Amino acid sequence: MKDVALEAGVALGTVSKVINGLPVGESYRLRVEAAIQKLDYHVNSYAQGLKASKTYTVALLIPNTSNPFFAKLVHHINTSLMKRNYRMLLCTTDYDSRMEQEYLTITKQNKVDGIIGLTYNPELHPDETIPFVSIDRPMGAHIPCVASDNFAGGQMAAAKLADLGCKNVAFLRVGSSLDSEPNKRKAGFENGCLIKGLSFSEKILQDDDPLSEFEVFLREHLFDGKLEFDGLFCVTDYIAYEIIKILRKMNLRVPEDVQVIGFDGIRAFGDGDYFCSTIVQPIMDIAEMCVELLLQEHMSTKPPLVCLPVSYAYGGTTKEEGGIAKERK
Amino acid sequence: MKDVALEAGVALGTVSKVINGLPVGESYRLRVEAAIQKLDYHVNSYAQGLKASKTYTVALLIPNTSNPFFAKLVHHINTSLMKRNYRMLLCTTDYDSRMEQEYLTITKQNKVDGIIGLTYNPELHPDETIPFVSIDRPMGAHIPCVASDNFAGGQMAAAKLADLGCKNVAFLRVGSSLDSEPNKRKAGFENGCLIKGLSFSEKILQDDDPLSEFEVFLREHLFDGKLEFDGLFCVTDYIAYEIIKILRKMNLRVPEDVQVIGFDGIRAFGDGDYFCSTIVQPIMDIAEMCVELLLQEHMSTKPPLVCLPVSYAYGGTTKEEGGIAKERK
DNA sequence: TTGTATGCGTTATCAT
DNA sequence: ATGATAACGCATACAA
Repeated sequence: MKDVALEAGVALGTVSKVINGLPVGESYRLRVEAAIQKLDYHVNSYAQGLKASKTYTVALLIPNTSNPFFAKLVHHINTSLMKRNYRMLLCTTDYDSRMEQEYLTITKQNKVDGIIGLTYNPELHPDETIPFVSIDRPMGAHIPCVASDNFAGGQMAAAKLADLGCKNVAFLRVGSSLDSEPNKRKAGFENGCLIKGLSFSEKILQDDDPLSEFEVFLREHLFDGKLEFDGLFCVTDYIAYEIIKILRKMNLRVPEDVQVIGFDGIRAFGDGDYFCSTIVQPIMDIAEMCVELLLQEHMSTKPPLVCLPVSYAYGGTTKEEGGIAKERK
Repeated sequence: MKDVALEAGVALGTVSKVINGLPVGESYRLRVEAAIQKLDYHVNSYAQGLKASKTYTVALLIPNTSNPFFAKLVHHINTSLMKRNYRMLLCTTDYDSRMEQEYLTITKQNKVDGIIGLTYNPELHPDETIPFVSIDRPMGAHIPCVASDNFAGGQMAAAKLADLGCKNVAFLRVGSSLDSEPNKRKAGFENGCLIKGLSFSEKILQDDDPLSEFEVFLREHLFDGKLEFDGLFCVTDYIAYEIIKILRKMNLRVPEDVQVIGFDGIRAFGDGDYFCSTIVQPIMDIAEMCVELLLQEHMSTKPPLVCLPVSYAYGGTTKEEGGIAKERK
C-alpha cells in the first residue's frame, strides 16, 4: 500500500480511501487505481482483520463431508456465505467431542465472525461473545437452533403410509442418546399413526449396535414368510437403504409386501435418484437460514428454534398414488 | 496479551516467549500460564499472520461438495491439513471459471500459505509466488499435478473385462475438451484392449449432450434384443450408473448380458456399497500427496506429475472371478 | 534471562 | 479534500 502511494505520488490515507470507496478527488482516484493495477496490489485481509476485528470469515463445524447430507449442507452454506461476501473455514470433527472442542479454540484464535455448528458434544459451550448458530441440536437460550420440522416429517410419513394402504407399521432408528431435534421424528410418527389409526411398533438400536439387529427384529415379526408390518418408517435414508437390503434378503418385496419411507432426501451422486421414498429436508433453506441468522447481528430477537418445512418424495419404495409417480423435482 | 502481562506482572516479551515455548524462567512461566488460563487468553492469529506473513491456512478450490468424489476429497484433504495444524478455507467454484478466478483474488488478499485446486478454467494462471498444487489438471511447469494413474486404470478395466470373458467392449465417456489427466483413461483402455486382443468401440459425448445419446448409441448396436458389446467401460461411476439404468430399460441383464465397469470408486452414503464394479481412485492418498507437496517448501525438486495407483473393486456389475465376490475393503 | 522498542498493513482521527 | 500519525496484537532484535 505504501508502494502504491509512492507510485501514485499520494499519501497512504488517500490510497485507503480509494480502496474503501470514500470520496476522493477524481484525478487522485485515477492515479491510485492505475498504481494498484500496475503493482497488482491486494489488500491484506489479515491487517484489516487486525484493525477492524472483523474477518468476513465463518467457521462451519460438521462431522465430515463424506456423508451426503453433510456434503450438501456444506455446499449450500458455502454458497450462502459467498453471496454475502463471507468465506468459510471448514472444520470437520469426525463426531469427535475432543475435536469439536479443539476447533472452538481455533476459531477463537482465528477471530471468525461467527460459527455454524452441527455438533454432538453435549459439553460444548461456545463463547457467548461470538455468534453461534446450531443445526439440529438445541444448545441453550442464546443460541438459535435451525432444523427441519422433524415432527411434521414423522406425521407426514405416517399419513403417507396410511394413505397408501398400510395398516400395521413400525418405526426403526438407531438412537443417539443426545437431545436433538431429529428425535422428534419418532414423536411425529407416533402422533401421525394415532391420527390415522395405524397399529404402531418400534425398534430402537443403540449407537454401537450392529444394523443386523434390525434383521433379528424383523425376523421376529415374520410369520410364514409374511411380515407383520406392511409399512416401515426409518429415521434416515441410510437406515432405510440398509433395511431394504435386509428385506430383499428375507424374500420380501418392496414396495409390494412392505413399503419403506426414509428421512433426509439423499440422492445418488448428489443429484441423481433418491435411494428410497423419503421425507426430504430442505437443506438449502436450512443453510440459508443459518447464515441469515448468524450474520443478522441486529435481529431484534433471535428465535431459539427455527423449524423448516419438509416434503415427501417418491423414491420407488412406496406404492404410487393413483399410479402416477412423482418425478424428482 | 497486554492484560496477561499485567496480570502476571511481567513484560509483553515474556508472555510472547511463554506462548512460543521459548526458554523462560520457570516461575515466570507458571505465572504467565496461570494468567492465560485466568483471562482465557488466545493468541490472535490475524496479528500473527500479519507479523509473520504465515497463516497456517490453505485454500481448496473445488467445484462443489455435493459430488461424492469431491466430497471425499474435501474430507481427506481437511484431515491431512488438520494433522499438520493447518486450517482450510473452502472455495466452491461450481465449475465456474469466473468464480475460480475470483477465488484466486480472495486467496491473495487472505494470504493463504498455499492453494490446492481442482479447476477447469484453462485461463487460470495462479501467482508464482504462492505454492499451488493441482489435482487432475496439468497447469504448467512449476505447478505439481496430482492424479490417479488413469492410464493404468484404463488398462486394468480392459484386462478385467477380458479376464471375465468379454470379447467385444466399448468405452463410454462424456468429454471435457480440457486437457486433463482423466483423459488418459481412454488411452489406457485402448491399450489394454490391444494387449488382450479385445474388439474395441467408443462413444464420446460432448459436455452438453444429454445422456440419452448413450441410449441411442447402444440401440444402434442392438440386434435381436442382443447387444453387440458384452462389456462396457464408463469414464465415471456416475456414467456407469446411468448406463446400467439404460441397459435395464433395454431388457439387458447386468452382468449376465453386459458387464459394466466404472471409474472413481464412489460408494452409496459415502462408505456403503459401490454403485458398480469400478476402478477405485485412492482419494486419501491423493489428498495426502497434495498436502505433502504443498507444504514441503524445501522439497529439492517438485515433481511435475504424480500418479497414484488405482485398484479394482467388485460392485455387482461384473461377473465374479472364481465365484468369489471381493468384499469392499 | 528479562524488559523495551519497533514494525507488520490498515484504518481512523486529526490538523492542514 | 488531503496528508501525517496513532493504534490494532504480536514477534523480535536489542538493551539491560
